[in-house]
Amino acid sequence: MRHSKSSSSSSSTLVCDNDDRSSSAAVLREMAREQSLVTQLRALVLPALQLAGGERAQVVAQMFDCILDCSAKAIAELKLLRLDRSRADDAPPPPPAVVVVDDKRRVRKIFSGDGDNAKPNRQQRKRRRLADDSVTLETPVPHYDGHQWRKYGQKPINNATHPRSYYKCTYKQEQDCRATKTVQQYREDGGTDDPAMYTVVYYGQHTCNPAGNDAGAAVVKTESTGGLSGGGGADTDELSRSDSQCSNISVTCTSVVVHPHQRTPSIQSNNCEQLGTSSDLTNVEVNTYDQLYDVATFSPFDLDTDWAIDAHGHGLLKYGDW
DNA sequence: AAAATTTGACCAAG
DNA sequence: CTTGGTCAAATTTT
Repeated sequence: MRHSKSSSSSSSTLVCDNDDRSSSAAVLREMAREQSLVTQLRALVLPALQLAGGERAQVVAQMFDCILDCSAKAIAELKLLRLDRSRADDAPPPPPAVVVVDDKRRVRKIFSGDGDNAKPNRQQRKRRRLADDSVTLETPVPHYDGHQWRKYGQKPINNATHPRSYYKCTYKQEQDCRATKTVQQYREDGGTDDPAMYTVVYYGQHTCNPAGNDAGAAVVKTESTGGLSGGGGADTDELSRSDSQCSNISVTCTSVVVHPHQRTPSIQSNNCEQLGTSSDLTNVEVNTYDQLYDVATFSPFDLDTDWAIDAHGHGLLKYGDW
């Protein structure tokens, strides 16, 4: 292999795997397309099954969820692999981190390096947000994603009319599940044709197994949509019966656009064609049918509400073009 | 009483 | 200094 660019720079890491990168980008695109198609199929098939009645709809819904969950995980793994690879190209691996709890100030500090002169590591504290892949979706129903979340913060955001709410997985403590998400309303409720819309960003993969907890799977707490600060809100406990191998109704890919948010800071534009391949990924679309997908997911137990949403004209929303 | 949310403070990144 | 992410005490809800 050779440098594809003969420049004054002698960074040998750039030789790397342009081929690998572009082929994995292609794989990602195909998988994203597959997800989109499955989602579309689901939105078509489930309503018909539900109208026909019978338990088959539930089984089919679970199977769809499993398929979508599998491909979502595969996509996430692939993206992580790509991310790891680009990191390995840029920087030596960091020394192992040590988490220390400062009891006095009740602040958790993350230290790195070898014991003696260990200092709080600035970069590590926000590393997850900046570097991890995230999945961004836009949906009128930000809370129906099949996972249980606990709100841990809310912040007003610059130039935004609505605050951003921060959630972590309910099972973070028990099962060390690192998944978090943020929810922020970006559009006012303009009536039935124009529902309030939210941007939901998921960080990290769920490693929890809600079925292992007595609460059962997939109970989602909602907030009142009039504002993100509402206390309480309606539960959707009925959703929690799902005992297949895919015990959690994993529909986190409710919709729209994946923004990998992966930053490879040291790869600048002068760093050859890699930019082309990596930017391929920054707008991989995954699921483009958010509202219908949401409706289909939850309609088995709440037909009135969900079909009302559908009847109000939320058809298939397509973002971008394939 | 337990669980969940709110809220202000702390801290890292830019 | 400003902004946004996280923590945990205080408060509210269940």
